[in-house]
Amino acid sequence: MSSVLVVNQPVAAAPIPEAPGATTAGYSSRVDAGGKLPDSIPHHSPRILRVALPTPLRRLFDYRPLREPPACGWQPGLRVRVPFGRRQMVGVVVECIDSSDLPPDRLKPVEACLDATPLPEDWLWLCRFTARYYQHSLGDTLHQALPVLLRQGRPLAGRMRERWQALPPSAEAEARLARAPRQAELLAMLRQHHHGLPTQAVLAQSFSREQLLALVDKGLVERLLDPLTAAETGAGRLLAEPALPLNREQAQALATVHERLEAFHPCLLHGVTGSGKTEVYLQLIEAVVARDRQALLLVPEIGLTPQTLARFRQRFRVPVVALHSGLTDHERLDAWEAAASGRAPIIIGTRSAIFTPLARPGVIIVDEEHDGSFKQQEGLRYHARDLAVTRAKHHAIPLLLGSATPSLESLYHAERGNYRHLRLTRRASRHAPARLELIDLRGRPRQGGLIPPAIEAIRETLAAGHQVLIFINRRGFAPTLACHACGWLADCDHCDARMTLHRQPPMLACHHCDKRRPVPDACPSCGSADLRPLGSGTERTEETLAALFPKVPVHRIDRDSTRRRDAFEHMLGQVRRGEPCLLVGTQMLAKGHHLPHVTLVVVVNADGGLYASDFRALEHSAQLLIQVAGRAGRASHPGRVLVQTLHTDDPHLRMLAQQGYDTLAEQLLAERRAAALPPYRFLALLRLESPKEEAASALGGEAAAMLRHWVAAHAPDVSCLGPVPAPMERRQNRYHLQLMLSSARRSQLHAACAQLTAWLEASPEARRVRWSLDVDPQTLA
DNA sequence: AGCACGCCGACT
DNA sequence: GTCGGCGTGCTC
Repeated sequence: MSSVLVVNQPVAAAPIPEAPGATTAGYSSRVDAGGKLPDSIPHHSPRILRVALPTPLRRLFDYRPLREPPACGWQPGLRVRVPFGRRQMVGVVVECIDSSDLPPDRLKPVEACLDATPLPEDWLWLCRFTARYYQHSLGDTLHQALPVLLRQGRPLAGRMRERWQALPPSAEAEARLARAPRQAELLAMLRQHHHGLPTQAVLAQSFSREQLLALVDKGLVERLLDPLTAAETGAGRLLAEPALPLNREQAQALATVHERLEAFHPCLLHGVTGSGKTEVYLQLIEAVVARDRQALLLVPEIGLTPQTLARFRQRFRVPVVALHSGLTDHERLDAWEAAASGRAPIIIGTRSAIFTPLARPGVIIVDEEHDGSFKQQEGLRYHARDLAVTRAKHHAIPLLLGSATPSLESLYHAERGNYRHLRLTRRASRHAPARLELIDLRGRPRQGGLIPPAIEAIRETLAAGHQVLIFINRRGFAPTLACHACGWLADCDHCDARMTLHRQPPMLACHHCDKRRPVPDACPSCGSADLRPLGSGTERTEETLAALFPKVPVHRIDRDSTRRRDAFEHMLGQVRRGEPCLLVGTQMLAKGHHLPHVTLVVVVNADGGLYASDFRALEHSAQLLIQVAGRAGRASHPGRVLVQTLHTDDPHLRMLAQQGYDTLAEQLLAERRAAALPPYRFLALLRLESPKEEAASALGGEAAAMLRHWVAAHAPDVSCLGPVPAPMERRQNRYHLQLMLSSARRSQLHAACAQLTAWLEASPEARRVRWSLDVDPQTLA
C-alpha cells in the first residue's frame, strides 16, 4: 500500500499557481491537484485523514478514520464531522494518507462521514487553487465556497428534485378512488400539468405526501427524480423565442468563439454600449447548451436585475438558475445541486457564483469584466474574473470577458495575443455614442453643484420633453459642514475623514465608520452660528433641482433612497414610461440600467479620480464616465454628456473626451509600464491594522526586515516597500499600515507571500495585530 | 476565529 | 466573598 495517495504539499513546496490570465502556452506543465493525481482513487483503509476545517489557520488537521469506511471508500471531497478543541466542526477530507507527523495518541477519530459520495472534483480543485493563490486557509475557502446548509453538515443526497406525474388513465385503477375524494382531486390537478409537479408545489396546495404515495401505489401517478440533462429537454426546443439577427461584427465574434468550443479559448468581447454584447452571450450559450454543456455567466453585483434575468428566461426554454443574495438557504442549495448534477444548463450569478460546481462545463462568461465588484474586498480576497480565467483553462473551455471599457489587464492580454480581441463598434441605434463635453467649473457660480451652462442645458432638454440624468458620486446633502468664522470642519472622531451632512434625516454621518452625530447649531470650536454646508451631495442637488424645476419630478437614486428594492424598481418603471423627469444619482444609476428616454447626462464633478493617489483611480474613473455617458441617447434621440471639471486641460481627461476610452487606455498602459505597475508587474499588499499604531508599525517593520532578508536569498526579483501608513491611516479608531511586495515574476511573488504568511502565523506579536494579505490588490486604500 | 483558562478590580 | 475584564494559548 502506498503511503501517500493524495498529495497536497505544504505551502512552501506547493506548485506555484500561474497568473490568472496568463498565456495558454506552457499550460500543460501544470502540476497541481487539477491534474490527474490519484485524487479519485478510493482508499478504503487509510490510517490518517487530513481534514480542512473552517478556521483561519492555514493548515490541515489529521484524524483517524471511522472503523467502517463509507461505501465509496475514503476520498478527498467527503465531508466529515470531527471534534475540534471542545466543539464539533464540519470539515472536508483533502488527503487520505498512512502516516501523520503527530503521535497517534494525539489524533482524534472522525465522528461521522456526511456524504455518500465526495463533493464535486472541479469545485474542490478550484478551492484548492484559490486557497493557494490567495494564501488563504483552505478550510475557510472551502467553507465560503459551500452553500450554508452544506457547511452545516446537511445531506446533499436526497435533495434531488422529485416530480409527480399522472400516468395514462386506467378505468380500473380510478375505480379505487371512489372513496378517496382528496386523492381524486390531486390526480385531477396532476393531470393538468403534463410535465408533472414538484413535491413542493403539491404540498403547497395542501395535499400530503401520503396521498401522493397512495396514488403511486394505485398505479395512477409516477414519481420521477430529476436530474434532467439539457439534452433531454430536446435540442430543437431549446429556445422559447427566436434569436435576434446579428450584425456582421456580432456574427464574427460569435463564430470566433464557436470555432473552438472544446478548448481553453479566452476572448475579450470589447463592445461599445448598445452594441449588442448580450445577444452574443445568448447565442453562445445557446450553442453550448445545444451540445449538452453548461454555461456559467458572472455579472456585477448591480447587474443581476430582474430585467437581465427576464431576458435570459424569455429566450430559453431550459431552466435559468440565478444565484443572488435574495435566495433562501434551501434555494441556494437547490441551485448548487442543480449545477453540480448538470440539471441546470444555465447559471447566472455574481462574484461568488464562480464557485458553483459544474457537471459538464461548456463556457464561462464574465459580463462587465472591468467591474470592481468581482473582487472580494475582505477575508478571502479573490477576483472572480481571474478565477474564471483559471477555471476555464482547467476545464479547457472557452471564456468570454465582455466590456465596453475593459480593464487594463484584459486589454494587455488582448494586445499580447493571450486573448482574442473581439470588437463590436456598431451600435444598434443610428446615433454614435455621445461625446463628452468638458465644461469649466472655475470661477462660476454653482447651484447644487451645477453651473449655469449645465442648468441651461437641463432646461432645454426638459422643454424638449426628454429626461436628464445628473451624476454625483457623493451621497448625502453635502460632503461636510464648515464654520465660516473659524474654519472648523466636521471631522469624524474615529477616522481621518470629514463627516457628511445629511438632511433626510438631519445628521452628520461618517461614511467610513458607523459614527453619527446631531447637526450642531453653533460651531463647536468658536461658537459662531455661521455654519455652512461645503460642496454638494445627491440630496442637495435634488433639492436645488426641485426648486429650479418645480413642475418636473426629481428622482434621487443612491444607497439612502433605495433601501427598499421594490421602490427602486417602481421608480425605474415610471422613468421608462418616458415622462420628462430629472434623475439624480450615484454610481448605482450609472451601471446597467437601460434608460431610453434620457438624452442629457450631467457629471457634476469629474475630478475625483484625476489626482487620487491610487494607481487605478484614473482607469476606474474613465470607466465610470464612459459608463455614465452610455446612459444618454440610447433611443431615438442623440445624447449629450456634460462633464463639469476644474481641470479642462487635464491631458487624461481631454484624451478621454476627444479620443475615447480605448486611446486613453493605451496611454494608461504605457504609463503603467513606465511605472512598473500592473499588469506589467504583480503586486501583493499586506495590510496591518491595530488600535495601537506602534503595535502595527512594529510588526510591519519586523515583517519587512524578515522578508527583505529572505527575499535576497530566495526571490531576488521581489521588492518590498514599507511599511507605510495606508491612505486614511486612522479608520474606526484603528491604524492602518501596509507593506507592498512586487515582482515581475509571479512565482517569486507567490513564494515571498507564502513565506510572509507562514512567518506571521508563527509570530506571537502578530496575534495582537489584525493582518491580511491581498494578492493582486484592486486598490491600495 | 472561537473558546478556554487565569489572574486582578468594583459590586451584591 | 464573586462577577467579569481581556491577556495568552490551543485547536489534529
